[in-house]
Amino acid sequence: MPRDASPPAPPAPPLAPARSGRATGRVTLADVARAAGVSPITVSRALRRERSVAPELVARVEAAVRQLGYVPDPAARALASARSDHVAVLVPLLSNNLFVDLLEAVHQVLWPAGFQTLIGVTHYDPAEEEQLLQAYLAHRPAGLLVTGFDRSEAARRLIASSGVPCVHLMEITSAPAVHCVGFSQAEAGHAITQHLLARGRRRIAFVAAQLDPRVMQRAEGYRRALRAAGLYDPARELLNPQRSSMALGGALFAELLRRQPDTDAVFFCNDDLAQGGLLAALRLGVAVPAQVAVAGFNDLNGSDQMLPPLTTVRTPRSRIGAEAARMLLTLVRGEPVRAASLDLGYELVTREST
Amino acid sequence: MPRDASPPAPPAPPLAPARSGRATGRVTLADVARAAGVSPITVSRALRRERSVAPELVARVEAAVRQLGYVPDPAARALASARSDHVAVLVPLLSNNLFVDLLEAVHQVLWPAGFQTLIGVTHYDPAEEEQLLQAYLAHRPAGLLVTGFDRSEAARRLIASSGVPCVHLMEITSAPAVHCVGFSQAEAGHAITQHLLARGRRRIAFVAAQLDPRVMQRAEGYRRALRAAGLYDPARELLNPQRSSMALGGALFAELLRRQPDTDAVFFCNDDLAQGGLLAALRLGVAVPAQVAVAGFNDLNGSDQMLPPLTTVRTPRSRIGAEAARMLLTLVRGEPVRAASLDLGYELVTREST
DNA sequence: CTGAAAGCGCTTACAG
DNA sequence: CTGAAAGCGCTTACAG
Repeated sequence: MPRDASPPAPPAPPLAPARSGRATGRVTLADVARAAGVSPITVSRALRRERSVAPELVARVEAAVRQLGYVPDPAARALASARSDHVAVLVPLLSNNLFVDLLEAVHQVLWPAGFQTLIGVTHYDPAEEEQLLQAYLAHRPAGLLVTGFDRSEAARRLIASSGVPCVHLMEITSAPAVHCVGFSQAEAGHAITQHLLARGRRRIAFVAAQLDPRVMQRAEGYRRALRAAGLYDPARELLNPQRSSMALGGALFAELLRRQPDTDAVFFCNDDLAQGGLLAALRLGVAVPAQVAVAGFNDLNGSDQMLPPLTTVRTPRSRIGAEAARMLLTLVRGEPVRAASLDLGYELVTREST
Repeated sequence: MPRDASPPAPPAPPLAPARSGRATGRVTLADVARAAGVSPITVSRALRRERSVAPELVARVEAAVRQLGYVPDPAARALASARSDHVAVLVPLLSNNLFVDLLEAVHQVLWPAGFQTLIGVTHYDPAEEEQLLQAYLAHRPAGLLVTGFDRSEAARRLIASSGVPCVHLMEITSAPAVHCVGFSQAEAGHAITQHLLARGRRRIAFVAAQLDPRVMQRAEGYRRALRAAGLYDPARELLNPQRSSMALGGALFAELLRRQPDTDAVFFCNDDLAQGGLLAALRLGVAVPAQVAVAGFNDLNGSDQMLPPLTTVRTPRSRIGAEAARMLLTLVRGEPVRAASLDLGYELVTREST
C-alpha cells in the first residue's frame, strides 16, 4: 500500500472517455459476459451466488471480472431488484460520543455483511427526522435503524408503510412485533440514584440538559427511587432544554448550589454535564464527594480522568449497535429473530466522586 | 408535528401491495404524467426545472405530484442520468469532534442545495479509504470531499479516473488544479510554539499521538520555531502512534516529566491530549502554568472549562466544511471557482494555561 | 415549448 | 444448470 503525503497530481481525464450515444464507458455486466463466454444472467447469478452455477463458469466469470475490473452498478441493481445494499441509521447527534460508538459498532457488523451504512443526523428534531426518512426510504434501503421510539406520527407511518425492516436503538419495549435493542433508561437512572442513597446522601439533585425522551426516562428512575425513600423534592430538579456540554454542566452546577446550598449529591443526566460540574466544583472550592457527591451517565471519554474520577453508568452502546445490526441482518434475510426485544442492561461504575 | 413517546404500533403491511408482474406499487413518473394529462418527459422536465415548460403545465404537474404523493426514484434517476444527488465525505474518525463539526457544516450547505451527504470513516487506514472510495464511487456521487492529501496511489487513481469533482479538506497546497480548503497546519504549530517562546519558555516539549500527516505538519512548525531560537532538542518530542485520548494525554504528560523533569512548557498536538495533561498535572501537583505551561490544538469542547483554561489554536473547521461544500457545489455545476486553494487561517486562543 | 423512442445496467419471471 | 425476453423508473438525444 504505497503512501505519499504530497499533494495529488492534477486530475487526469477519465480513463475511458464516453463512447458513442449514451454509453457511459464503464465496464458492464454484459462486457463480463462476453469476456467469459456466458450469458449476462449467468454472470449476474455467479456474482450473487443466487442459484447454483457450474463451478467452471463461476471461475470464468470471476476471472473476467478481475481482468476487466468490473464493479456492479448499485443504481441498476437497485432499480431492477427494488432493493439496495444500504442500511440507513438515524441518530440524534454526532457530537455525543455515545452515538459515535453506536455507529462504529453498526458499521463493523454491516460492512463485512456487504451493507453500506448511511448515517443520518436528526438533531433531535422530528421534522428533520421525517425529511431524512423520506429521503432515505426513497433509496429503498435494505434496513433501517432508528434511535428510540419518539417520533412524529408521519415518521411512524413512513417507516411502517415502507415495509423496510426496522430496529430501534437504545430503548426497549415489550410491545409485540417491535424490534429493539437497548436497556431500561429508567432502571439505570433508578440504580444510580439508589447508589447515592446507599452512600448516605439525602438531598440529591437531578441536573439535566437536552431533555430528550431517554433523559426524561432517567429522571423517572430518579424520582421513583427518591419517592420510595420519602426524599423526593421537585425543587431539586434542574432541567435545561439546551444542548448538553461541559460548559453548561458547570453553569448548572453553580446555579444549583446557589438555589439549593444544602445539596449533598447531584445526578447529572450525561457525563459531559457531570465533567463540567466536577470542574466547576474545583473552581468553586466545593469538595467532591465530601460536600457534594457527583454522578454521571454513559461513562464517556475522560470520565475516568476527572478529579475525582466520575461515578457513572456504563451504557453498552457498542454492544447495542452490534446486536441491533445483527438483528436487522436477520430480518433483512427474512429469518426469524429469537426475541424482538433485546435488553443489554447497564453497569454501575463506582469511582471516587461518590 | 404530533409527537408521541410511546412505542410504535406493530408494522402495518405496505399501503400499496405489489401489483401484478414486477410492478412495485409505488407511484411513478408515468402515473403523475397520466394524472396531469401530459407526457412523462414533461413531468421530468417540470420537476427538474431543466427546460422551460409552460407555467400552466408545471402547475398541473405539481398538483398531480402532491395529490399522488410522488417521490422520484433516485436509483432510476441515477441510472438514466449517470449521476446522483450524493456527495461522499471521507473523514478519518468520528470520535474527534473536529470532524463532527466539519461534517455538520458540510451537511448544512449541501442539504438545502438538494444533495445528500454520505459519511465514510477511514480510521486513518489507507486500505479502508480505498475500499470506501471504491464503494462510494460506484454510486457515481455528484462530488467527493476527502480529508487531507495523504492517501494510497490506488486511491488517488480511483478519484482521478472517476472524473468526480473532489475538494480536499483541512490542508492546503499550491499545486495547480487541486481543490482544497483548510489552513497551514505547520504555520499554526509554529505560531503556538512562538507564543510559548514569547512567554519566556525555553524547554518546550511536543507531545503527540495518532501521528497522522497533519499532526506531523504541526511538529514541523514546532521544530522550525525552536530551531530558529536555537532551542530545538529532539529528546523533548514524545510521539506516540496510539489513538488520541484524555487518558493517553495524562499518561504521556507523566512520562514526559519523568524523562525530562526540567520541561517548562508542553505543546500537545490535540486538545484531548492537553486536557488529559492538565488533569494529570492537577493529580501530580504540577503547577500550570507556573512550573509547566500547557498548550493544545483545535479548541475542542471543554478546553475553556479546564483548570486552568487551556491555551490552544482554534481551527476553523466549521468554515472549512461550509466553504469546501460551496466550492464543491460550484465544481459540480461546472462553474469556475475563484481559487482552487482556500486558506482560512487559524486563531491563537490565549487562556490561563500558558 | 412538447413528445415518441431508445436506453441506462441490472434482475425477475418464465422456459427448458 | 442455463438463457432469451421483458421490465425496473427514470433521462438523453433527436425531432418538430
